Amino acid sequence: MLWERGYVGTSPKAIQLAADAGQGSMYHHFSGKAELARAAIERSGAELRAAAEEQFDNSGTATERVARYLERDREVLKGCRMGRLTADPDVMADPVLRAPVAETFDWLRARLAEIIADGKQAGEYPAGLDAGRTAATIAAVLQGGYVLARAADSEEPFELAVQGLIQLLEGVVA
Amino acid sequence: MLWERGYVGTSPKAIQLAADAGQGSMYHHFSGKAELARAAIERSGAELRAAAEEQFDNSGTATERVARYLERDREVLKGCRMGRLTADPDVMADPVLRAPVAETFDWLRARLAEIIADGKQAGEYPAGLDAGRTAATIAAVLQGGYVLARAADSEEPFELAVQGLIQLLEGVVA
DNA sequence: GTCTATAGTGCGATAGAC
DNA sequence: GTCTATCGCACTATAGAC
Repeated sequence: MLWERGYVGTSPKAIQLAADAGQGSMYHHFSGKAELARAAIERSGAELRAAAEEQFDNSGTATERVARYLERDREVLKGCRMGRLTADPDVMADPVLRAPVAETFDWLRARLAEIIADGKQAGEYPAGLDAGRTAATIAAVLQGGYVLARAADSEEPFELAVQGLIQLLEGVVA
Repeated sequence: MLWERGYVGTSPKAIQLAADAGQGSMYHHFSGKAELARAAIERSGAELRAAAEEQFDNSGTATERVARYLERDREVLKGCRMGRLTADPDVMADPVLRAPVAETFDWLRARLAEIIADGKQAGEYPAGLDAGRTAATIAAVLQGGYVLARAADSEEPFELAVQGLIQLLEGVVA
């Protein structure tokens, strides 16, 4: 529900209905809306890391590994569960809610940087290519692709952006 | 206010306070919240195009023109006025509100594609580089850069992503 | 064209019985 | 642990006087 409607747009009442739980029941287990969101965000973060790690296995070239991650089946038009939260001022204002979002993206960029470094070591990319910068670019293309796709109400811009990035990565082959 | 709090998070009442206008006064000129948002979104779209066009002048190489656009002064941590709206389900669900968002990004991608095509013609990029794909990648890096920066509460990931993209564009020089 | 008053709804949370 | 009742508030909009 956070994914579709965001923090502001999701009410505890709606959560109770969806979970078929009573008012008192929910407030017995969670102190309130923020606590509910914290649990959901942390769980989403863990799931996203696990899903990414599946595509990051060591088979193939670095570009292939990145492409496999970017091109895996995604519900593009629904946007990114984590990225979406950065638009929510109430989430960004609360350190407890923002922390798992920050950590997820930090982890992703670090993981992508490792893959780029692998590619450099294998001679796939020139030694001058900055792994940290390139990793940030890859993560940004993914997040931005979601934004463009939602704006257009079409998956096409997402796919174009991903293909364009892959073409650039292939083009810098040492 | 749409920029900071989004559509759901912005109340007509708050707009009246900020504009120092009365309740009746506002409803006399605008039919309601959606109409108010439509006016604001369309104006933002026009402003963003004008601002982009300033950096898109013909001086320099294609990469320089793209870099000038990406590196211009931006309030990175506030996010993109247009991109932010794609996270708002009420905006995306209303064709009247979504249309100016879609048009702004369509225009941007088309304009960037022209610049890439110029670069190909000038021999700056290989003939095989797809202008439409590359344009989508550039727009995505910009939007995704905002997302990463807000998640980290730091402009650094935005700058890394932009620099990484520029490095890739320089790397594919024909 | 602008004002004040008010409607009707849903929000997030608490109280206290069972 | 779960229930129902209720609180106080903000939301979006309308009504009707001036």
